[in-house]
Amino acid sequence: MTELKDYLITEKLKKIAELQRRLSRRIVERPLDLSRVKTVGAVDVSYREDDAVSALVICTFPECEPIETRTVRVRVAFPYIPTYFFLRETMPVLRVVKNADFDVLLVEGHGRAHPRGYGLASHIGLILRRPVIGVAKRPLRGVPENLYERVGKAYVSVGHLVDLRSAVEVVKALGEGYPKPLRIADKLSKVRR
DNA sequence: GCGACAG
DNA sequence: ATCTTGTCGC
Repeated sequence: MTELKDYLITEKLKKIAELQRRLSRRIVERPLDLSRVKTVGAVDVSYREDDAVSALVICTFPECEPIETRTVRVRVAFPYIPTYFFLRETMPVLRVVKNADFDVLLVEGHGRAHPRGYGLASHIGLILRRPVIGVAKRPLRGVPENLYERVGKAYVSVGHLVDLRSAVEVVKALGEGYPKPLRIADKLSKVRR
């Protein structure tokens, strides 16, 4: 019985993997004019059982002074499966960034630095049609090294509407260790948990 | 059976 | 990510 279930899940994931490969071709990589970036948003999500608490922090750029924060609690429907992370966090992220204003968004997770070139950060960028940068604490196994760059303790990759060079410039401007806006969002999401 | 990978 | 005591290191 559980074998049938596992089989169906495997088949479904194959379809989703194909979707990721198809959508990855729509990702746009281009330089971002940093002189026109005035604000940067950062999202992170924490959990309490099946409730996700997503936090958004919007800071000035490059000073990184917080000018707005929000949190929202969302029921999550998917488990965490490596390389299918976007299934779990897309909804929480979209809910908290809805109607928010920022010039570029930092998402906790990979963008193109993914086996199929399409992680959470790319998915969010494609949906929002705004510049998004993927930032993760560790690289995913088997991903070509040219798809990401380490900046301090962060692994940066293209989400959408930005190229790797610009993405790296943005993250470098946000502090030494891990990008400050993401650290704030992480803390906030956990406090609201 | 082995190996193990965003959060 | 989250669960969790003490413990190693900057």
